[in-house]
Formats: sequence, C-alpha cells, structure tokens
Amino acid sequence: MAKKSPGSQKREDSLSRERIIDASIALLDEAGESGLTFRALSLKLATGPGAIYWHVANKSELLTAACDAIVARAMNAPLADATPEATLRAIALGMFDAIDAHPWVGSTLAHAPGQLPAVRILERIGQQLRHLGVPREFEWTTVSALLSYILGVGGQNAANAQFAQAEGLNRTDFLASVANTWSELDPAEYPFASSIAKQLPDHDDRADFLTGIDLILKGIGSR
Amino acid sequence: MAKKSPGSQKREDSLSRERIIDASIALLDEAGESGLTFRALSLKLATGPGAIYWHVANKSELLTAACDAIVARAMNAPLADATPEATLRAIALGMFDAIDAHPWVGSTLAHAPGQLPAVRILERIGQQLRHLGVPREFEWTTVSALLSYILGVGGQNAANAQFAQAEGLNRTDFLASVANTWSELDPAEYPFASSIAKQLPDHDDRADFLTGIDLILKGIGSR
DNA sequence: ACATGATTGGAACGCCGTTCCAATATTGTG
DNA sequence: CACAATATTGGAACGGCGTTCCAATCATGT
Repeated sequence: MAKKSPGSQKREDSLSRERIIDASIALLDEAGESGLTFRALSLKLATGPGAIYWHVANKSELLTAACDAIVARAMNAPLADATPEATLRAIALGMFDAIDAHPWVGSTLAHAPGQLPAVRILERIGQQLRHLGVPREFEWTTVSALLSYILGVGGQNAANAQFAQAEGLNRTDFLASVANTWSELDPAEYPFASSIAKQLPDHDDRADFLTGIDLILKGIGSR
Repeated sequence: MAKKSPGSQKREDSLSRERIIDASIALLDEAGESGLTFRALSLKLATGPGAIYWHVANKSELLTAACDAIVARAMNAPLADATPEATLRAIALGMFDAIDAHPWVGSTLAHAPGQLPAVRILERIGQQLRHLGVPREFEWTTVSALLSYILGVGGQNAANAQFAQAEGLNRTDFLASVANTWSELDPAEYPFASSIAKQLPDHDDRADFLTGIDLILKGIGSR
C-alpha cells in the first residue's frame, strides 16, 4: 500500500534485532527482571511471540544482548587521560553507575560468565593493568579479582533492588527493615552483625564500592 | 505445627520443614537449580504440592532455607586457633568449597541479600576483622568488600557450572570453549582478552580466589 | 505476473509456582 | 471412650511462562 523512500520498500514497522533489544531494555527498566516476557514484548512491539523468535534464539540470548548494549555503552565512554589507577577507578565506577541505573544488568551479568559483556569489562581493566606494569604471570589473577569484586557488588545491588521491589519498598525503607532484622539478632551469637546494623541505613553504596576497589589496588601495588 | 513428645502417635512419614529442606538440597545437588520444582519435590516426598505449602511459604523461602543449611554447616565448622588473617583465609576457603560442592548455593546467596545465610558469613568475617584491629569506622567497608568479593566469585562459579550443564559440557570443556571464543576475538579491539585466553583452561579457580582474598587483606593491612 | 523465500503473528504445548478445598489424621475435652 | 475441633495432607485447577509450529502475508528477482 504505502510506498516508501526510493530504494527500500521495507515496511516501517518491520522487526529487527535492534528494535527488539531496545524494547527489551525499556521493559526491563520499567518493570525489572520479571517484566521481560515474550508476551509483554510482543504487546509492546505489536506482534506475536513467534515473530520475535525469528530474530532472537531464546530469552537467555535476548537478556545477554540487552545487557551487552548497556555494558558496551558504559565501557566505550571516553575516559580522561590519567594514571592507570585513576582510570581503573573510573572504569569501575562506570560499571557501578550503569548497574545502579539498570539493576537487571547486575544479575544478568552474573549469569553470563565469559560472554561478551563480561569480556568488555575484562578487556578494559586488563589494558589498564598492563599500563600499570602488572607482571604477566599475575595478570590473570589480578584482573579476575577486580572483575569478581565488581560483579559481586553489582549482583548484590541488583538483588537489593529486586528484593525491595518485591516487597514494595524503596531502597531506604528496605535497608531500614534489614537493619532492624539484624539489630534483633541475639548479640551473643551475632555480636558483629547486631552491632553494625545501625550503620546499614546510612552507608553510601557508591563510596563503599570505591573503597573496596582502592583496597584491591593497594594490595596490587604492595605486592 | 509439628509437635514431638514421648508417646507421640505421629505417622512415620509425616512431612516436616526439615525433611522438605533435605529433599530440596538433594534435588538441587542432583539436577541443579532448575531441578528444584514443587512437582519434583512432591514426587520425592510422596505427597502433593499443597502439603509442602503448609510447611513452607513459597519457593524463595525454600531456596533460602536450603542455602542457609549449607552455609551454616560451612560457617560453623571449627577453625584451628590461628592469626586473624589465617582464619579469614580459612573462612573464605570454606565458602569457596561449599559453593564448589553445591553450585546452586552461589546463585541463591546472590539473590538473598541481607538474609540469614549472608549474615552468617558477615558475622564470621566481622569477628575476625575485630581481632585484626580494624578501626570501627572502617569495619563496614572492609567486611562489605570481603563479602562482595566472596559472593562475586561464588556467583561466577555457580554461573559457570550452570552454563556448562546447560550445554552438556564438563568444566574443562566449557572453559576450553570459552577460551576458544576469546582467542578468536579481534586482537586490535580485544588485545588483552585475546592474549589471556590461553591461560584460561589451565588456571586454578581455588588458588586464584585465595590470591584475591590476599590482595584485599594486604590492602587492609597497608591502610 | 508470478514463483520463491523471508517474515509475521497467533494458537497450542508442556511446564512452572501457587491456590483451593475436600478428605484424613491427630489432639483436646466431656 | 466418644466426638468435636483443629492440624495436616494430597490432588485438581488456574493463570502465566518460554517455546514451537504453521498458515498467512510480504518483498523480491525474473
């Protein structure tokens, strides 16, 4: 019916891997991990589940692709020329902020070991470790420690966000409720946890994350 | 709920939270995370799904309880008297080995932030940090960094195991396939990843994990 | 104008977690 | 000991999920 711009006669509403991934990201951002279903996606794209499967193998691949889009954006951001340490901190913070903005990335990343998104982070960190002069024989353990820490924090942030959402709480109320549980633990059995509970609601995730990175960097420097 | 008293006339095959959790652990160990379903559980316990729900609120609680049983076992193991550093290493290795033996614990732990299983680990680590003389104002960031690292490594090990199982590979073949993918990346774009690929199949997860712990401990010591 | 292959979209399948409820087992009371 | 009250069981049923299948439609080369 409608004739398009000269050359292409493709329908304007045709599906494509890219449109599907964009819609998936939107769905995940709006409703969290459980918000991405093939039915909700079909609805948003005004099509059926079958059509989506022509462009995407399965849900796992779709999640990884959505995750990769976010990670690629974060890892391709230009960085000011600085010392390798400062650059490593910037890379780590970039991932922290990306996961903070899209909590589902944290848990998806944790479920796609060795896949493209994780490799992007590994690559970026590894290059800086070489600039830092880390000996070849320590490269793997070092990059692996940093990556594990970043993924660990990211996974926990994702879990916190999901847990809070499941209970209908915001971050502050959720932390307060956890702190309350901890403070009611038997001080004889849990002296540390019960005493640290009061610090829980006021702490700064981002600052703590960075302190952890610095701890590891300090450890690397003093080898 | 279940009452136990002398002369009790309870049927021998009665359900209990404990029996359900034990059966869940068995199922998870046999078939991985996806092996735990209320139907499989009913079959194993020779009952119906409804009966299980009388003892357990939902699947999430069941998973957390199963996870907690494993973590409690690992964290209550007696430790030789030793320096705080050595004890911290032993605690960390205890969790690593527990997750290695029950990969599903790694991913369950990552999804239950602030819950009992995580608190057990936090408590054990925190006590040693106090023995180590970490100042109060650094306690939270320090324990949090160690916990994040441990959960991060655990989560990745869990994901590796699950991924490998999904593709029907053992750990060695899975690592080899990942290494192969990495080595085929464009060396111009991924110089680090493509060059480190060959070290992937031969590395020792457990030793690398411990090196990461030492890196953090060294960072703590040199504050 | 038509044949061919790419692409669509909706129906259907077999799972899942969860709920519901009638049936049964156990306990407390006269 | 009888019998009401309560605790516990187990299976049917519900809605939603990922995935598969396939007839219908679209785009393209001849």
